[in-house]
Amino acid sequence: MVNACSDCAVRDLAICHALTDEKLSELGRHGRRQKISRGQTLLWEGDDSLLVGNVIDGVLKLSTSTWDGREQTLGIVYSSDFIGRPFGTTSNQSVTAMTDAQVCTFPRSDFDAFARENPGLEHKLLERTLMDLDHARAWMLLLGKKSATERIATFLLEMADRLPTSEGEHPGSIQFELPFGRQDIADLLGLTIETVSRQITGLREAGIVATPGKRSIEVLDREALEESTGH
Amino acid sequence: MVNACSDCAVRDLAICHALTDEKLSELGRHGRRQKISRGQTLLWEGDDSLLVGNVIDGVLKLSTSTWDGREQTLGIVYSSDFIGRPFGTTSNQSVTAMTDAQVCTFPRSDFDAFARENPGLEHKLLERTLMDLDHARAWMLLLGKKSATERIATFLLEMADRLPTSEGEHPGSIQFELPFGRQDIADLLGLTIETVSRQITGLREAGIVATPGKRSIEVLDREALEESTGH
DNA sequence: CGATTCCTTGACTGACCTCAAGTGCCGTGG
DNA sequence: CCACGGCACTTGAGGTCAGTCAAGGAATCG
Repeated sequence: MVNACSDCAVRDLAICHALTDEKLSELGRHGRRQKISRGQTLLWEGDDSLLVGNVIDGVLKLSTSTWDGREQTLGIVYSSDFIGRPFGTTSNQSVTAMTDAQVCTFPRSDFDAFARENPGLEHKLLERTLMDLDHARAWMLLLGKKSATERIATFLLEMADRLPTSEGEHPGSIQFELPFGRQDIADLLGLTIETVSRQITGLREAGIVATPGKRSIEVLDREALEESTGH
Repeated sequence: MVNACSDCAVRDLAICHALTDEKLSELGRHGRRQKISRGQTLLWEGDDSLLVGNVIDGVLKLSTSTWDGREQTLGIVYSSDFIGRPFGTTSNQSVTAMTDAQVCTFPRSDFDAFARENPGLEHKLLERTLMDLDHARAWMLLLGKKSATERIATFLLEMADRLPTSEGEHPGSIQFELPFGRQDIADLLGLTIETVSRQITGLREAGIVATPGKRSIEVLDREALEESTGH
């Protein structure tokens, strides 16, 4: 059998990039590829942290909720991102697939031990965690102080930067396909589905975006959108 | 001159704990002790990340704001906590002293280089960053989905756990002194000062807390407070 | 004893939520 | 080809929680 890691799709993007081929195959022996289908939850909030890993393909969300079911999305993870809570006993967030996805998981204890012996890997993980923290804190400003319009504008611009885009129908515009529906957007922005819908309608009526499909967004006036972010 | 680090008040609590005395004095040569007075800002949001360090004493806040001045507090740092953004070129948050404080700072580039050669230090930093991330994400739920009452209850319980407490006047109650005022609480919870004031009044009228002084809180009914957190 | 600063309280407003109905899209099956 | 149902999104009407604006206390300090 060929070493599954050496020809991994995210070999050079995930934290594994820090490892030599030799070390990589050592780590690989603890790993396991898993397919997750849309809607399926890989890790549950509050459970013991038994699993960590890399996203190979697909889009997943991190989320947490109140006792009465109000849900807040904490982050979106894409291919090559790291998931799970290393060096800790419990997981504080659920990880759920928003599209069909593929992940590469390790028992946490194995990963922890391996990471401690491979400073390069820990360093990659540290850099990634620092970026996640920056992002989470930027989102705190959004959730704490921004208006509904500002939240939507911030969200759309982030999506424009992170998702694959194509040219839109109108000259100079860009277009992309959201990997999730209105309810997901609402959970991410701390709004309700109706408010999200109304805000997008508002941006459409203002000529700032167009919505050629239910989940597709065409940014007609990026500058106006940037001015609407509030930051 | 005595090595300033070896008898540092946070020697065994800050990330420096990972270092041998020898390594510590090596790092110490790059460090500089600084006094910061209440209200003074050590790092500004958007500036180049030139400085990182440890808090020796005092309470500081991390914050960010919108173009029109709405401010969101992103975190509170206490003695032995780490501040600044290593391994990155810009700082995304301001660091401001809420009480008179003392910090020990390093030029970021020096610290980065030193950390890369000392995996134990990087590991400590990683664990700390992971905890900060957990905390930031817990706060996202608060900011995105919790009511004003729930936010105040969550806040007071966190303070009860992190601040030095004493026995209250009433039997079985605990008491502590907040290191900051109502406006600071409002900025932290994504509320206004008036709402904070009204909520605390509400808790007092419900017999859940007492307020023996402007900034002191006595928790009379911890259980009721916990039931009010929403999580 | 002003003057300042911080906290509290009150009356009103408004942004977003809630509840409810309506619309468009798409796949299925007659 | 069209009828149907299901689902996600949109739209509307009304309510509510927290924000805004304004005034009034209480503590602190020269």
